[in-house]
Amino acid sequence: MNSVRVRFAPSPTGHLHIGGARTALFNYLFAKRMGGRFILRIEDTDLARSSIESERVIVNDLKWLGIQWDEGIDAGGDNGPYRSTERLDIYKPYIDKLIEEGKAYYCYCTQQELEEERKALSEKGEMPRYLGKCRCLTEEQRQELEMEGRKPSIRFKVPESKMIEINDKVRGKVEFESGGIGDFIIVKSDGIPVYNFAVVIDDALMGITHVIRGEEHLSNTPRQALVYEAFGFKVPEFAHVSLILGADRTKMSKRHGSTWVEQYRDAGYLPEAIVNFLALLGWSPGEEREFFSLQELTDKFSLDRVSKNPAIFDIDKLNWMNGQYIKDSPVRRITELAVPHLENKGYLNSASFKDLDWLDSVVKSVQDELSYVGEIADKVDIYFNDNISINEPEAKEVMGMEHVPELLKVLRDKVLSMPEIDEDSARNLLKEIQKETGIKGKNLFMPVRVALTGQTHGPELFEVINILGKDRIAKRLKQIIV
RNA sequence: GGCCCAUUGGUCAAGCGGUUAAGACACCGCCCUUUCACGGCGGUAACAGGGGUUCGAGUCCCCUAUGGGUCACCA
Repeated sequence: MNSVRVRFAPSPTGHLHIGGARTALFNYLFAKRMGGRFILRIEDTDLARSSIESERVIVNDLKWLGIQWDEGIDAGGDNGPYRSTERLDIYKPYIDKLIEEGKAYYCYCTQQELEEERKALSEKGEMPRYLGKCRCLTEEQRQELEMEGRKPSIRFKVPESKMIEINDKVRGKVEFESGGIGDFIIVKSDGIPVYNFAVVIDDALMGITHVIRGEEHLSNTPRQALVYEAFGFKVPEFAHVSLILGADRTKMSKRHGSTWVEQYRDAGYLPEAIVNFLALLGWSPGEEREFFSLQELTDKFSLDRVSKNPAIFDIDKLNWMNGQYIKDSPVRRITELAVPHLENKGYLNSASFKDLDWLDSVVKSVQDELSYVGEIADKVDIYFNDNISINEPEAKEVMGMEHVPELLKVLRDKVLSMPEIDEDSARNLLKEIQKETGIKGKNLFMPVRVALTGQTHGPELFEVINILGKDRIAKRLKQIIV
């Protein structure tokens, strides 16, 4: 019987961070690889910052990425509820037990007192930590403080000088000395357990066998290990994955640009590309291939190929990879993704716009050069604006060449004499002009390109001509020939 | 500052005691192309430093340096 059970347990306090997405992905891949179950649990014990909207966003983003969970929010299961705040009754007896056994105690210190304590310590040059003021309160003292109206929090009594050993699947053996850990809070004064406590109860009760999470949790692990031990729970395997860093080598955050999955989706990145890219950030397949579908990743994933060192998020590589996926996509998919960007730019109104086939040809003409769909807005303006203005110096230079006026006149006359123009007839047309005028190569194509688009760069000329059609070409030429 | 983690080219990374130290992105060059791209080929570029262990060290150990994480009634 295979009983691997892993979970992704985000707190619904914002968007799904790119690092969170990778953590979720690794959990998912590991579960699938081992034939286990992947659980989505919501860690919403921070009442002030948690929101249901945020939970919805996270759920959506995970679905968009194709990361499916077997149990949890939205999916149900036998180990629910899957939201911490709905598990308060479950935590209760465990908290009572710790108090009864003297492994935890009530603390009446106020925020202010704690702050002063920390401040005093650091002024003396000592490490700020809780000194255990309320550790040995008598029943009388407690009652006195209660009378003052103080609401207690509950602290875990950390044993003195004890070595805590964590065997981490990616980091190996990591040791901590309990002396470096102050008595930490397990239940806030509002009665809600704190993450470090709730996560242990949840993981233990849900039968989680492997905890795969970001490295920022590594230094929390000894606290959790203590809680596991206090209850005699079986400690799961841990795997702490190194962080994803911004270009300045600090933890990726807002100031590094786009850090949320949502932002990448909105910009027009494809989920397969994000998944593929993220999988390769901190994990390597051990072969030279680097394009993998989600399914292929689940066949290959293993924790021992997860790297220990942090990885810098390289947007250039993502762009390249996403571009590859775009290139391999059916045009219609890219067209559909492009519509909002084109609308945004004012190029079309999807309510009234009907000619999807034409739009497909527009998209197709630039599809290969896109890194992400959002880029399309700047690449297709040549199709939407008939008022050509020639601004770039190179373009002006092209138009200044001696043979250009004559060339454009010939072109115009021939276009006007044609019933319609498509790619093939455009090709023939240019061939004909070359034969008649002797102008060829760059001297021929560039002026035509600039006259029609105002640019020296752009999609394949014949495609441009085909997409524009006879009338608009004539209109543009008329404008440019004075 | 204490504790913890990490350190192979600009970036992602392979390498798990003996290699000319892979590959990819980016960059540069060439080719293909009657234009623009795509594409193909090639090039520049790395084991943080110092001590050990060993016949032999990018690979094992120690120290230093650098970077990062964490020290909340946040997760």
